[in-house]
Amino acid sequence: MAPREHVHPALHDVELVTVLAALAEPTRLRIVRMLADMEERERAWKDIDLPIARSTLSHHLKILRNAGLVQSRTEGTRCFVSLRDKEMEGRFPGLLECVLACQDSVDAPVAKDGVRGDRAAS
Amino acid sequence: MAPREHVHPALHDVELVTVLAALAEPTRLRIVRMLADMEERERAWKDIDLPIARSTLSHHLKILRNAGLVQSRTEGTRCFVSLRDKEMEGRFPGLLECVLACQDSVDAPVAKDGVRGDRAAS
DNA sequence: TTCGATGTTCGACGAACATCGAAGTACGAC
DNA sequence: GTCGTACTTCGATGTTCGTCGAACATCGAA
Repeated sequence: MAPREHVHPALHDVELVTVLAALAEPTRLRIVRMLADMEERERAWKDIDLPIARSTLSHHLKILRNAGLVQSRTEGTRCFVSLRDKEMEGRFPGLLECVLACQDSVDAPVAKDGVRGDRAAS
Repeated sequence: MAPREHVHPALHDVELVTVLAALAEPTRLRIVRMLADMEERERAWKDIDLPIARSTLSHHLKILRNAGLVQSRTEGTRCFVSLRDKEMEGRFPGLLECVLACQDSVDAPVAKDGVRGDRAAS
């Protein structure tokens, strides 16, 4: 089904646990990182190249969409995916930002300390 | 089995996905919040009062421990749980802080169940 | 030593999840 | 119209997860 238009939740309806669960899966986290690491901030569905079936990709994107993390724009039969980072920043300040900043593995070079100082929750 | 001593992972061995998965469960997130909302930063196992079986609580604490989020100290047959927030800040800067800061939104005031808002566009 | 209290581990269960291929639907092109 | 492309949904399958009660291990006290 080439979707007419996807449904995107209002961010204030999205719960924190939903977002965390969406991010807590390697493939999905990879998709989010991929979307964040682009200048264009928009990626053609077709060009999302991962070693999974297309139906599986569709499934993961739906979960990310329901978590408010990504949005899909339809153009003809194609669709383009992008991060809702600005809105996420409004709803869960700092969350996406620091998840993306976190180097996932031991081999990663240590980021300069004091990266985060912008938010005061103390 | 009252454990002699618990095993805690070195934080640089902990992956981001593990932490997110640990936090992506209501009960566990509640435990983490509970631990964060204390002055003493340490809670007696016995005093963790949740509507779940003790074996389930033990299970959740193990997951939180493996994710590097909490640590358990043994004193005789009792044990005390506390957050590893300082270390987490070093490993995943800002993460725990902003997860704790995030209001889980609509359900914040009263926890009377039944309020499931799927609808958007309020 | 025996007993009681405290947590942990062990099955076991149903629910939820990740995955796939196949079928379906919408659109553009011909 | 028919055909092909693009994505989604369906159905099936195997795995992981949250939950419980029961059994177990460890310690302090009687």
